[in-house]
Amino acid sequence: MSKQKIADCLREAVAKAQQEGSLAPGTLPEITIEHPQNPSHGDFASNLPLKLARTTRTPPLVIAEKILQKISLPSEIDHATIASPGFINFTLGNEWLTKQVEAILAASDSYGNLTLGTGKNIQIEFVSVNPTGPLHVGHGRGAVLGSTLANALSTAGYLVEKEYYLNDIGNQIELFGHSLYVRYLQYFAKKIDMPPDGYYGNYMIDLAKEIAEEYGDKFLNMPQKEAIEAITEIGLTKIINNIKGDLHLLNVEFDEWFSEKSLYKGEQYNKAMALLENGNYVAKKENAVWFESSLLGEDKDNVLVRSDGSPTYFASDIAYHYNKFMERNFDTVIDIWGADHQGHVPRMKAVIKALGQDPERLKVIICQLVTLHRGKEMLKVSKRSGDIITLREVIDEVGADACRFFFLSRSADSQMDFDLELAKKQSADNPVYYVQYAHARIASIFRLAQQRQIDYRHGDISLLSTEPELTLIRHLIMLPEIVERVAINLEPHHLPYYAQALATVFHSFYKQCRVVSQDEALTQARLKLVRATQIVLAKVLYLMGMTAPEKM
RNA sequence: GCCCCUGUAGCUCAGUGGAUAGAGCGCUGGCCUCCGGAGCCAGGUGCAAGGGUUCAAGUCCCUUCAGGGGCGCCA
Repeated sequence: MSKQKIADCLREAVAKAQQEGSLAPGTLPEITIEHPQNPSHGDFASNLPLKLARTTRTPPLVIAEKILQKISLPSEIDHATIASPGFINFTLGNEWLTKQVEAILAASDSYGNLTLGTGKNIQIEFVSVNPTGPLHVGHGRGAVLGSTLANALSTAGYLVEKEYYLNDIGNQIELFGHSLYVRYLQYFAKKIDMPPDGYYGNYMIDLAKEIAEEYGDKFLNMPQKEAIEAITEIGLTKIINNIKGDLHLLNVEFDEWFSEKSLYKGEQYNKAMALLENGNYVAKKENAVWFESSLLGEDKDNVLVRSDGSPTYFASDIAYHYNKFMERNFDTVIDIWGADHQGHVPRMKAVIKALGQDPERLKVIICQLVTLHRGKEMLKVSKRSGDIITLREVIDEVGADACRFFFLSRSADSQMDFDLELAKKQSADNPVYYVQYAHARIASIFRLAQQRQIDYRHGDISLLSTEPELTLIRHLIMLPEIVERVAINLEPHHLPYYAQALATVFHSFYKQCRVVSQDEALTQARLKLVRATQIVLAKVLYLMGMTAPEKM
C-alpha cells in the first residue's frame, strides 16, 4: 500500500536527518498520510513537519526541507514538494499509474480484495425482525446495511457469516398466535374479540383466510390451546417465508436463521445463566431473577426471569450471545439494531464482560429510524396497529437497486426521510442509474469493439497520458482503500459516494477521449483502461448488492 | 430528569484534526458529423448559537437551542 510506503520513507528520512544532526532529536509522532482535497497538491500529503515543529523547535518549512534532503522516494512516486505551512506533497508517476491498469486487468474481479481480515471470523447479525408481520422500510435499511457490510468484510478478507435471529418464542409470538386464531375464527363468522394488544394489521386477516382456505375448519373443533399452537406454527412459517421473499427481492440472503427457541432446547440458556451466577452477577429480588448490571457500572439492574418464571428477551439475548462468543467462537460479532434498541447496548456490553469476554469483540451498529412520507403526509409504520407501508411495496415502487443505493447513501447515524413520492419521481433520474449507466456504456463500447474485431490484449498502456485518462486511473486505484475504510469503520455509506465519483470521472473521460477510433494503438490502450473501469464499477456495484447491467 | 443520535447549499445528504467545505435533486444557460444525451460543460448560496483545546476545528471538549430515539417483570 502506497500510504504505508510513504510513511516508512518519511520515518527513515527523519531518522537519518536526526542522526546527522541536521534535525533536532525528538520522538516521532504517528505519521498519517492523506489524500489532499485539491488535486494540485498531489496524490498524497503528509503533515509531519507541522507535527515535528513543536518538539524540535524548528519552523515546519525548514523541517520539510531537511526531510526532503534525506528522503529516498518509493518508485511509484514521481516527485515530492514542500507546501506552506508545512506539508510535504507527493505525486504519483504517470508510468506507475498506467501500470495499474494492467494490475487491475490481471486481478480482474478479485481487484480490491484485501488480506486485512485473513484468519478472522466475523458474524454479522441483522434484520432479526419478529416474525409476526411483514417487513417495513426501516427493516430494509438494516437489511441493506448488513448485507453490504458483509460483502465488504468478506472482500476485506474476513470469514463472514450472516445471521437472522428468529424470535420464535415469547410474549409477542403468543400474542401473534392468539390474534391469528381469532381472525381464523372470525373468518368462520364466530363472534370473538381480538386481544387488546393484538396484531390488528389487515395482513392478519388475509393470513387467517389463507389458512382457512388451505386447512379448512379443522381447527374449529380442536381444543383452543392445541388449535392456537398449530395455527401459530403455520402462521409463523408463512410469515417467515414472506420475510425471506422480501429480503430476496432486496438481494439479501442469510447464511443462518437462528431460532431463539433452540436456545432453550439445548443447554445454551442454562450454561449462560450458570456463568453469570458463578460471577455473582445474579440476584433474586421481588420474586424475579435479576442481572446486577449496576455492579458493572450500569444505571440499573435488569430482570432475567420474571416472577412468573418466564425468561425475558434480555435473558434470551444473553444466551444467544453466549452462543455466539463461547460456543461458536466468532472473533467479532456485529449486531445491527434499530435506534429503539439503543438502550440495550450498554447492558449487552456489560453481559459480555460478565461472561468473561472482551466487550470490544461485540460491535453494535445502531441505525437511526426511517420516517416514511408520501409528499407531505407522514406514514405510520406501526406493525400492531396495522396501516403500514411494507418494504415490498416500496421495492415494487422504486426498485431494489434504487432502494439499496438510497439506504446506503446515508450513514447509519443519521435519520432518514423516505419520501415515496420523491423516490418514485426520481427513480429514473438519480445517481443509481448514473452509476449503472457508466457500466452499461462500457459494455456498449465493448460490443462495438467486438463487432470491429479489435484485439486489445497487447495494447500499450503507456500511451495513456492525457489528463482525463490519468484522472480516471487515479480513481480506479482508490477501490482497495475504500474497501478497507468500509471494513474498518463499518461504514458502508462510503461505497455509493465512491461509485458516483468514479462514474463521474468515467463519463467525463468518455466525453473527452474517443475510445474506439482510427488510431489502433490508442484504441487498444484505451480499451484496456475502459475494461479496468468496468471491473472496478462492477466490483463496487457487487459490494453494494446491486446489478451491473450490460444494457439499460 | 438521565442517556444515545442528529443539526453543513432551497431540499436530501457526504466530508479520515489540515490547504480554496463537496455531491445529488431542483433552477438557469450552453453542448450530439463520430463508441448509448439515463451523458458532458458552466452558473451560488452554507458548517444551529456561544465559549474552549490546537500551529490548524464542520470535525475534539463544554454550554445553550432545536429535531428524533430510549429510560418496562415489552421485544
